[in-house]
Amino acid sequence: MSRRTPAQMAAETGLSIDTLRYYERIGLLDPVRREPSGHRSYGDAYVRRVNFLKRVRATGMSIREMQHYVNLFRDGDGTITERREMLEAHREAVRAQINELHETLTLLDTKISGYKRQEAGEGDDTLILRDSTPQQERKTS
Amino acid sequence: MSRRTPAQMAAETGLSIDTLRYYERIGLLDPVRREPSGHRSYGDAYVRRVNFLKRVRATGMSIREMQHYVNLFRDGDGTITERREMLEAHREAVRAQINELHETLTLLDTKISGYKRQEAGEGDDTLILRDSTPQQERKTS
DNA sequence: CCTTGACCTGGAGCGCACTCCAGGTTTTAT
DNA sequence: ATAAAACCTGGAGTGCGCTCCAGGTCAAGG
Repeated sequence: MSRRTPAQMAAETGLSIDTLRYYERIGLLDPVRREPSGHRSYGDAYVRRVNFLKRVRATGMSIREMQHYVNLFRDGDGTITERREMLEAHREAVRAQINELHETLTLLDTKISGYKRQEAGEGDDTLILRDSTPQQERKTS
Repeated sequence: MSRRTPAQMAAETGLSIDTLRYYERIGLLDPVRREPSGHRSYGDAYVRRVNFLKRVRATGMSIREMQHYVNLFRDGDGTITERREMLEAHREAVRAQINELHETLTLLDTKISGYKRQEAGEGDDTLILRDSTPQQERKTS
């Protein structure tokens, strides 16, 4: 498929029609080609651009940074170095996020198995007089 | 250090004083102990709690979900299963994020090396007669 | 035709997660 | 004793990234 209506574009990219229009308004997408009626018609390049934007957005790049990048893009080959540097900076940010996520993963694993142990050990506790099991400190969240 | 002023707490946890107060207001932190003056005094348990909150927050859990979790916590042992399920759900979300980030990482690598090739290939297009001596790196031991 | 639904524009509104402010009290330093 | 710094409260304000709305045009089906 080469040309798409707004609804088709939305379905294909996962962005809402409103968001597509919003991205165009703020310059993340170039002005979209129109039918004689004035209705938008999106070409393949727009799908690729949107997919790229979605990726960097989903990994924490702000709209403002994306605008900067897209502006560099529009300014042509003289900006290639700066673009590369931007992507390298973002790559570092992504790596940092991955590290943070991995650490959180092990934290979650620890807590989950802690809870599992508690669930296993407490099959019959209502009304049981439990002798001096040392009171766990609360708030060990 | 066992008790901290708001400023110390902020320094230690990396959250601003305002955010700490905000977290208390919305119930993410229990009412903090006060000095006779009315000034807050944070104990160690608060540091641990804040560190936990920071982690899950930084990995995409919303304030509302954190409130839910903390409420379960306050409601005691009967909520352990639900808490475990929440953490398991979050763990899945974290795994999904890691996957997304890895994919983005390879995308960025691809684009970056594309740019590098372009930068290398275009050493002589703007009227510059540059003789291409590759820059030798000097080792300073 | 006529209805229904997709689309158009400019601008307002929203939820989130803080962040700041005014106006006051308490603590600390000189 | 006094000035400055730290803290208090309730509430307003902010920036982000959309999302929705009113009021209108355009197009496809019966």
